Amino acid sequence: MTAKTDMPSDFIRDIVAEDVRTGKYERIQTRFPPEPNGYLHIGHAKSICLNFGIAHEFGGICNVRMDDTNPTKEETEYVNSIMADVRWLISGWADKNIGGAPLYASDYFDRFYEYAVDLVRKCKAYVDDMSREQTDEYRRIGKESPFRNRPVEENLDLLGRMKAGEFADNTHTLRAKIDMNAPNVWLRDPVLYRIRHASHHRTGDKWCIYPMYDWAHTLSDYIEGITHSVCTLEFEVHRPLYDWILDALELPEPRPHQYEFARLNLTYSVMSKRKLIQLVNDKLVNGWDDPRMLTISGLRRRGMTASALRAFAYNIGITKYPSMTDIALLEHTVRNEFNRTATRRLAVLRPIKVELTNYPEDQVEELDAVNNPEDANAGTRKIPFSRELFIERDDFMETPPSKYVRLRPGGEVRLKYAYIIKCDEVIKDNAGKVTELRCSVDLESKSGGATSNRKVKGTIHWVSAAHAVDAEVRLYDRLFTVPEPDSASAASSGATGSAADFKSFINLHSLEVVTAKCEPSLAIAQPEERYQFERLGYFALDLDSTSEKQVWNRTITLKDTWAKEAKKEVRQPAGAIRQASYPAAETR
RNA sequence: UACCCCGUGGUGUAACGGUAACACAGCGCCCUUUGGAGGCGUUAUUCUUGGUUCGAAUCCAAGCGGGGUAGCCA
Repeated sequence: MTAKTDMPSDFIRDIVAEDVRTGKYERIQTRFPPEPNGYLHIGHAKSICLNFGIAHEFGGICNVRMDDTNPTKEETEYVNSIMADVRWLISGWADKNIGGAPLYASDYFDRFYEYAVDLVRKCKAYVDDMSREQTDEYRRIGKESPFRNRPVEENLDLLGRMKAGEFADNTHTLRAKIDMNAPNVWLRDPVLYRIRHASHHRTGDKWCIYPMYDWAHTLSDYIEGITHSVCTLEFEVHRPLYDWILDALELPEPRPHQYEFARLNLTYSVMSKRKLIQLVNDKLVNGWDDPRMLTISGLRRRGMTASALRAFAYNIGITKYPSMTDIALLEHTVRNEFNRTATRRLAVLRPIKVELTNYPEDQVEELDAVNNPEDANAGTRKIPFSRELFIERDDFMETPPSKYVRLRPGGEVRLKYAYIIKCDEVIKDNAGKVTELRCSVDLESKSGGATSNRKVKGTIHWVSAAHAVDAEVRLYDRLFTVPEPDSASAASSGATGSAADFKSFINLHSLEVVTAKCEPSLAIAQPEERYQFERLGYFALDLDSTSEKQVWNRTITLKDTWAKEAKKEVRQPAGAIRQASYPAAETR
């Protein structure tokens, strides 16, 4: 219900709306330009939702364009994953707004080169023979290259020979001729082309010179008729160069314009591609689509829906302030959607056996259970009830704290959709671990029964032992133990002198695997369905599931106010210093 | 260091010169056959100092703080 349904509004959409009002462009055209050198993450999702959102709201098109101008970094595998992620994210929302996809900057290499020749002819670019180091140094001190004033014909000749492969890597560059004393370093004769004798994932060995980002990106936008080129803040200082290129080439209007917004930062996570790839390569997670990763594929596998991700992107808004968003907002968005849509089922994660001593031995009852109390149309189902059950180990305590409302020795509890039971006997093994409970049933207390309205404090979930279906359940938790793994690592490495990095804050309990007891109707669950295991959380089938064995991922727990209460009780002893070990209970 | 951008409750955002609001998080109560959901209440905000104005979160200046850039990466 907190999901806003009105049109989003932010400073970029305001600009677009104004441009629409004044008729500046025939049609609004945006683009999402990933470099195919890694998987997309939730930060990209923010950008996708913005760019496709604008296209969708203003009747325009958003191109997905691979920014593949560096042959040494890019791979086709990434192109495929990127497209799969984009299509999944916009599916059922902006499917009609995607431009024939995917597009590739590399498809424009010929035109980029023609523009470069044109720029040279206009005396606005030159071939530089300086070394990398010299180029950097001269740029820092604002000194002009000795090759800056070569005649046009010589530049043309050298550029042609660069393209023909006459020179080795790093020996020559094509540079824009702008202003070596510009306060903005990106205007100090930036490099437009560099030599790379390397095979490109699409153009193969056709080229040995490759365009730099600014040249390729600006011209790609122009070629595609992009109107609003929206990127993140780090490109802000490139904007004057973006505009310079369009001006220098004297390209006719309408021209694209660049606007920048702040990238997404989330607590308890790292976002940069560089760090995500480390987690994968160091095997701290099981691949890019590990459900603990905030990659789009990881989130999808975990059970997140595209609509929830979109709602999240909407909720966080678009600004230029470099913010740190609380991961709780993401969690809230997911719970908010799933509470309304997820089908309820009973499952016991950590079973403990219960025998109902006064319940007939061979009797099986089929009890009615509602599929979704939030959705009157979801209907009901039957669940079997019998003498031997499983309940959650956490739902019994021998010596519970004061406010505990679940089962205790001599205490009563309601079995959801069934009877009130009383714990008469606790059976333990030699180690003192509770192995079984003997309980008596109030046989009149069933829904509709004589004492069905009897109030007991607690209601717990259960599964009939004889009918239970075993399934593997993967319980995920936050991947990091500290709110800001990046800053924390910086701080601690300074203090200890050791090279502690973000990886030292990995939550070692971020994955727990259990064998759960599930109610029988869960056996026919499908991968795209979302379930709430009552009182536990939201779960979705993992792609590791087989016809023999189901594997469930816990997408997110239910909110657990008892966990907070329990922690307060533990804190009671004054002065007890408990270095907050990662509070697993909080998210369990 | 230089240049650029940004500063609104704990967090994310809104207010577009005219009563500072919404969501998350927190806290309290009610309700509950999910300690879920829901309902009610509550805590808490315009970085500082000047200026312009009848009136400033909003415009201007300076300071302070934060972020970005200074690859032949994108």
